[in-house]
Amino acid sequence: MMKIYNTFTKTKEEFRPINPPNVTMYMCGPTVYNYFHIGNARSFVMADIVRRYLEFKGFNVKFTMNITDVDDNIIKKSNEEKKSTTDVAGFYTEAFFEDVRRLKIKTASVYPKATLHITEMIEVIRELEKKGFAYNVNGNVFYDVSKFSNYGKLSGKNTEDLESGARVDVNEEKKNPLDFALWKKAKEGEPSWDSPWGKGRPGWHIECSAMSTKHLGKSIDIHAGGNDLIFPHHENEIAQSEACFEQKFVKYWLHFGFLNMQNEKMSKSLGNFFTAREVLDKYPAEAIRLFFAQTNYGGPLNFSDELLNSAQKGYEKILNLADKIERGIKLDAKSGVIPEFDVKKYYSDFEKVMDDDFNSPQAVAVIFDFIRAANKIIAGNNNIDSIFYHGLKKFLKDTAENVLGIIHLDDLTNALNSDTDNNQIELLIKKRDIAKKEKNFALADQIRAELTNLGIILQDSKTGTTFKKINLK
RNA sequence: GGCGCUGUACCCAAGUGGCUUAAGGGGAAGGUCUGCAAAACCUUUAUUCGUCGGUUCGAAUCCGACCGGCGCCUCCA
Repeated sequence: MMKIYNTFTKTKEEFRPINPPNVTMYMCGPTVYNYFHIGNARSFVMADIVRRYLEFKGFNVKFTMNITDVDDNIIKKSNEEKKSTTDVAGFYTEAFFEDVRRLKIKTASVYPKATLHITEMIEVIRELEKKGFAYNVNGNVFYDVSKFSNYGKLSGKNTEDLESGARVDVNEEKKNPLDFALWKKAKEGEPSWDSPWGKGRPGWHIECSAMSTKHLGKSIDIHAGGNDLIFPHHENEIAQSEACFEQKFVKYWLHFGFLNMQNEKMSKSLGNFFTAREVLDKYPAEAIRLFFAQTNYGGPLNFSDELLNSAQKGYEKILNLADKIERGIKLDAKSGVIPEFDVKKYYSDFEKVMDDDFNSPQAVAVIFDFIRAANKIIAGNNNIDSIFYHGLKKFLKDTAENVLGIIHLDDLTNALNSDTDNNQIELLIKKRDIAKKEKNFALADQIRAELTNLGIILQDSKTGTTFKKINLK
């Protein structure tokens, strides 16, 4: 039985999708006015792990991530850079896809763009207006929060408290300070579209209601995003969708904790962030993903080089085993010994912990338990049959690679097999072996040092010398 | 002010009533192997879970108070 923590009910619930084996999942994506930062990356990666685990469980997941390509920040940026909003959005959309690819996040089923769904948004707003949930003031259309009785249920707020909060914007046109914009009247020089209320552009929240419905249906299984979207964004989405379509919008709400810098939320407005691409230039994606996966998705997580380095060491530990597995397979020893090894147990442990609200830290622990056990067997046996290595590889592929994305075995295979300089390395190793036999250790060490400088680490063992490459990306 | 999260070893972190006198990663120390390394393997590194009380046969886990850190209530993953 799979359990999932639902922000709406604040409890872990059994996961039962509306239409099994299909699962509909919507994740709030980027507003494309800048490169996304490593804190955003945490949410994207953890959503990716959730999606991949659902697929591991045999669900057919339709995963949608929106791209907000019209909003205040994009307009601001386009003015600053003296470019069109289309150019700004286009540029950062491409950058987004590039970073997602580098983070080895699986491509979504659809990436709907706000500007391509204006018609759908207008339809939802018209319906809301017809039903009395929206009002038009001089071309600005607002949602009337007082008409929606469940307002505040997701975020645990009540309208009285919110109204008494001093920080809500005072806007003369709104009936109530909590009301939010569905449609914004066009200002000079801003991108705009024709609508029943005149030229304008959509408010922020309406795109998710419209696009989620269009691509996934009126009721969806999972809606995910960062903690900071609970209020007001997701609250407003519920108000819009449920008022418009008169059915439950989302069955399970999933929210991700923040990535902190020295215990402070990393955010664009505070300026205390690193872009995902900066971090990807320093660490392999697998190490970054391992760093994220080692903590529960819902809580806070501090970011620092020290912590990333420690994750990278962990990743290298996985690589070391993977490397041995590749070599074992390459040797292809038939009719060698087949050691006792209960791979099934690791599968069931992995599944058990991931079933419990995607407990990736424990899943990682299972992987490392597996690694220790496998290493022990490899160290203790000569002439192991290649069938054993194939079993190990399959497990790592199914769990560490396909679900967590903390290793990519094919990259390793390719590096091992297709690199043209491998022959030269082998030649140097032979030279060094001869030097060692002649007790010419000075020469042997010199050869090793040269290779080390090239990122090639030699490993002597009873069966001969092997090498591995570091900084494999 | 309202709502919510959080405090576990040197660092990160899981565990939320008995299976745990606390997983996993990093770090550190000793050992096996080795010409020396590296990797791997073995051993050690929290009788203790912010503090003080309480409930219970039994608590890191439940309750209360207190202390500390953070977030949301305004754009933000």
